[in-house]
Amino acid sequence: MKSDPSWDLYRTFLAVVEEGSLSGAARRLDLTQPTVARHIDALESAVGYDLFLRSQRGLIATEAALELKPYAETLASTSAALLRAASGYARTTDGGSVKGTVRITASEVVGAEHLPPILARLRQRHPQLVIELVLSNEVSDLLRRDADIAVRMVEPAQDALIARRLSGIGLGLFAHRDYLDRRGVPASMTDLAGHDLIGFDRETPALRGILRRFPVLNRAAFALRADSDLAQIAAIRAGFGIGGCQIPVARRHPDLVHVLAREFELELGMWIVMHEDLKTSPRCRAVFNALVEGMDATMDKSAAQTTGSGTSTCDSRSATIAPM
Amino acid sequence: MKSDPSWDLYRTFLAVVEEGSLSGAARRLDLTQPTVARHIDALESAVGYDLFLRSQRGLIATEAALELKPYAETLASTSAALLRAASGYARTTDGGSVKGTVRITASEVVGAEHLPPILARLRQRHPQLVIELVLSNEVSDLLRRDADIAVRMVEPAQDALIARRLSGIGLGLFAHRDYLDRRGVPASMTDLAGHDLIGFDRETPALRGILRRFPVLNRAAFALRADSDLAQIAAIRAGFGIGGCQIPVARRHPDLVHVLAREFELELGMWIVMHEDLKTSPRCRAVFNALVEGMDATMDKSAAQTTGSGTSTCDSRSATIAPM
DNA sequence: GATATGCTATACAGAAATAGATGAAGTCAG
DNA sequence: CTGACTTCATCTATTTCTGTATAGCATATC
Repeated sequence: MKSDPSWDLYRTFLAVVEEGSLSGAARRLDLTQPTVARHIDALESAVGYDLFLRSQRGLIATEAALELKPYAETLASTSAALLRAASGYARTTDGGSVKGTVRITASEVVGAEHLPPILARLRQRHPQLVIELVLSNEVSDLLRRDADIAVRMVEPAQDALIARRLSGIGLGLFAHRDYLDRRGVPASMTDLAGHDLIGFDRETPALRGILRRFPVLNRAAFALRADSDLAQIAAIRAGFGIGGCQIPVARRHPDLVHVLAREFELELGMWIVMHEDLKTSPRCRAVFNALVEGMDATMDKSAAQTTGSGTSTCDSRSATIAPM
Repeated sequence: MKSDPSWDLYRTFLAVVEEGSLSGAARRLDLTQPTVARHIDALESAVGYDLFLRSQRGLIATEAALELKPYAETLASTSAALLRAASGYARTTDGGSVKGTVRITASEVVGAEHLPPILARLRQRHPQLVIELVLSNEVSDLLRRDADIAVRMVEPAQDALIARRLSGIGLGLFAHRDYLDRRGVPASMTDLAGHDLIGFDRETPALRGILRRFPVLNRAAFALRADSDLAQIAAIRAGFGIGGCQIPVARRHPDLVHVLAREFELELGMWIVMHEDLKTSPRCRAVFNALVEGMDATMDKSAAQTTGSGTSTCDSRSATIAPM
């Protein structure tokens, strides 16, 4: 029985596909260019055909190579996750059991506005805990171990995930006081047509639902289009115009005014999600619980400020994880 | 930046955990025992602590090592899947595009009774196609690439899977003619209490539903308990007693008699499931379509024999895959 | 109690992979 | 057109890793 190719070849392969050259891959992997070339040669002879078209400008992946790329990506995610998991067991000097690395993914707004104080407190309590924070509005794949824990605005559909629903987060339209002084306060949704609107660039499935409820907010009406929610908020604060913003976030900026509060009302769900396998991991449990409590407190506080309702619904799809 | 450990270490690690010794892992991986020992040493120094307790009888994994094992398993599944995917692009001499390896998982009965003729025809049409068939009643993880295509009796709940529902398959109680001559034919479900029943050993979630509908068939009532469906069928054919069997399968054995056909009636759903990413792969599409058509034909034929109804419901949760 | 068999750990020679240096060829800016 | 830069391919010296052989130890068997 001929043995399989070395798994390291896959790592090199992925780097070459992504970098587009042997030299670039060598730099990334801290290898030399001839070594990378040998790895690719070995992989090609193992599969029996060419994976790249060589040129002087680099290597371009063939169709076959692109087909294999997702597998190599999974391998990379998984081995990174393995190392994170391993980091939780390092022998310790103080006896604290929450240590190692946890990778969290969240939306830009959540990661930039809500998480930092929560993570700061968490870190103070567990000085050996290392946090990796990935901000992206794309839903990353927990099953592929792209991250350990996710804070999401959509309900997770996959099995094998532990999800905990938090109280929803309100979305409203806001503008800077200066802008409204200058341009007037809109009295109805139709008034928005005469205003400078801040909105999205690329349409996502989540946005499509909002668009259906509020047709005024279509892409053509926007005076500023940005896919970065943080850029949108910054534009609102700069007095560019009227845009959507999470209510608790806007509340922190006293110059922002909530417009059409009754006419435009949306509540986004929020879930903390974790792979089921990780519930036995002390550090993941600690982070999970900290996120649940921290986000809940954030929501409650802002709910009390805005609507006066301090109740927090908190369902869990599977067994509750006892706080440590 | 210190570079990550070699991915090959993870492969060796998994082999050592599963084999329980350096020597055993070396045999499996076609390496030598000192090499395996060096790999483990390297991995342990990379993570910073011990992963195994050495003894004269072998190595036993620590708690930390067991935590890392699932990641290593995913790595192994994924790299095996990568190689299967790569096998589909081997340069060919005849120009046929359906070639390479496809891994199918199915239940014992389906794999042993229904699939072989379908696969035989498929192989005749595509001589360069290699089939790996894994028979197991446990639902293997398509997302983890344990297999490319699955024939299942439960509806897949996960996203990112293409599923196609086939007409259900009937389940009935059967016994050998000789047994019934000897012991009489039961006239009602309660009569079963006086018979030699063939049933399951370990209770699974799927069985629990059946048990709720037919409390007579509880575990204590069984004279023969076997988790292998094939063993159960063999026992029925040997005249041991009365047991459950898929109707189309029982129909092939003229000596088997359908008992309590009206009183005991069950229909199992059947799905052909594939990872969405594979729908662009010619060989996976070909196998998927062959399974859908083949199983549909099998069901229709038997349905015509048993109930006279030849209609086949065929829904697809996502876009239909055009036959090639 | 002696023997056989499994395991790990260690020492050393050889094989294999790697790094380094160089050459050739294409690309881009001036 | 020319020069600077980047790319891949090739050759050689060296480091690294692997395999072989051996020793030590515990357990099971007769």
